[in-house]
Amino acid sequence: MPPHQYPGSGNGSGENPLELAIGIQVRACRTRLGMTAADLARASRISVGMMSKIENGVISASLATLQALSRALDVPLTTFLRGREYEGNAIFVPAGAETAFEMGEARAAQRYKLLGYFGTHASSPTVETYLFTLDKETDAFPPLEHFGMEFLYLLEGEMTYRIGSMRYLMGPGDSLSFAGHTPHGPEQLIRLPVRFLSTISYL
DNA sequence: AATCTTCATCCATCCAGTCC
DNA sequence: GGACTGGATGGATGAAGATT
Repeated sequence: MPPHQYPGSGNGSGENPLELAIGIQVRACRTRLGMTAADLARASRISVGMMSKIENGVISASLATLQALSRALDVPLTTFLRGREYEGNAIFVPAGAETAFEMGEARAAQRYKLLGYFGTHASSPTVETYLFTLDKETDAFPPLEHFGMEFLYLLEGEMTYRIGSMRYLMGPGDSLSFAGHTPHGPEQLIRLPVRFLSTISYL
């Protein structure tokens, strides 16, 4: 298959494009870790034959099976779906080309960048993803509120994050999912710089 | 309306065959 | 010989129709 051509798209087969896409992602993750199909099958507690069919898009693996694979590969379940959606309507943001925002005088040093969005109009996206970089202790900001749901993933640093009356001590790799209408925000920046991804869904 | 039966479909395993 | 593929097969599940 030529580079940049998505598996299952335009290959003439027209069969199980989503299953093929998932299979390609599973295989890519597996080979990246230097595992054989048998290794991954063993780790996921499925048969080697099943592994073969999943990787070749022959079957639609159940969610339980995909979850087992994601755990064995130590990747989020959504990794297997990456790149399949919105093939003809993708938004590519090269490194350094993000849209930077300043959040007002009181938060002058605290910056966040819009990495991408999806929706029928840029003015009313259904999903937005931001990269926050907080490099001063004073960058912690008052709680925010908004519609929809938010997912937060801490990349670097350490902080306490407040959601309503709850406080969460977060380190790299920790994540939070919560309703946007609950007042939330970084409360104390413990180890700088703090960098985290924030995805907001307005659905 | 609730229960039972039948049938189709899906997901998974087994295992023989193929490929490198 | 190890890795992988794909056909055959079985168990689980759900939909649809029949019966009470």
